[in-house]
Amino acid sequence: MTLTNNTFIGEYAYSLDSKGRVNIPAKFRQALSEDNENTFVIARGMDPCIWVYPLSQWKEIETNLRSLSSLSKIHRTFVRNTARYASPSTYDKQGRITLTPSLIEYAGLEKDALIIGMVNKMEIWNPVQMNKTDKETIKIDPAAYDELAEKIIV
Amino acid sequence: MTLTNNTFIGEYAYSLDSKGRVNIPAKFRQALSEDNENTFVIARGMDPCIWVYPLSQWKEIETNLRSLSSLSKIHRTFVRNTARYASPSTYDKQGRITLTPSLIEYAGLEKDALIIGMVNKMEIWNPVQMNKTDKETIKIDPAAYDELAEKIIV
DNA sequence: TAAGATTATGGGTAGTTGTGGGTAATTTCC
DNA sequence: GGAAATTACCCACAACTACCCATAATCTTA
Repeated sequence: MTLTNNTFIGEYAYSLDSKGRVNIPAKFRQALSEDNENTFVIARGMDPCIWVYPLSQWKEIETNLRSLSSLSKIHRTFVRNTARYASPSTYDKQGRITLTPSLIEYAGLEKDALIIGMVNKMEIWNPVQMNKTDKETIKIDPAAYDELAEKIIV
Repeated sequence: MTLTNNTFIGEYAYSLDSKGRVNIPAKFRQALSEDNENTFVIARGMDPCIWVYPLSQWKEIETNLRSLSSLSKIHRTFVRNTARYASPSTYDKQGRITLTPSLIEYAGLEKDALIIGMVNKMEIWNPVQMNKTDKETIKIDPAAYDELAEKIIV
């Protein structure tokens, strides 16, 4: 069962092979609209993980990046950091994309890869790192979190 | 007799089979509007149970999640925690949905499954856990109910 | 009350999915 | 320009999942 186009939810445990390939969950592939041409854009996440965007979603981000003025130092830095490590990747007949060594290193990926649906994109984590980050989450301000939950959850 | 569309009330005792399937009460299935395509989305409940949304309800949550920017740490943590354990599940010819191992473990489900109508969604509980939670609930501060009284008329 | 329809539960099977490795095409570098 | 390395494409197999059918219990209706 596929939900809305280009929408990803759920968590999947896959493995990274010796060639730097990871499977994209079948459900996520099926959710991709035609105009993505079986292609994702992989980039550095804000957390130590890889962000994987459908091509069409990435194009929107590019448009938004264009609107940022290079006069602002923060803007320049942000655009640079975002664009710098991004790379398109088309999945093969078996549904796998190839990650770049730079991103593999950034996310600290080894054998295991945890793929998490983030609605408009997905994240690829080293499960060990994900655990560590999960534990830090407890430190998040509960009041702010509850407020969000009240707004979002039906 | 079916009440309003996508509205669930009542309690049902079912069983979880060896393949991780549970029956959705016939009344609940009949209450589903056509646009749900016989599909629910299962997710982690706030209590130790599984939340089961009609697809259309879940789509509203997704829309809300899309409005959050991953630049904010608390926002992306919230999106991750919400989307991560969610999974669409279409019921089969016999009216059963398949639960994910992760959610079965989270709710501590074994053989018995208690399905509870929660108006806009339903909950699946291990009956033992439900009992335990019931007892804790008695301790709720009466003042909290007084506060509620201002929001809802029963 | 009896026959028929619906519902809850169990299990079998064919098609899909994830993973490993092989080979040809392309790129890089001396 | 040619060798080495890298990348893209292909095939094969094992595990799993979605779909199908079967049966017993329950409810509906004439």
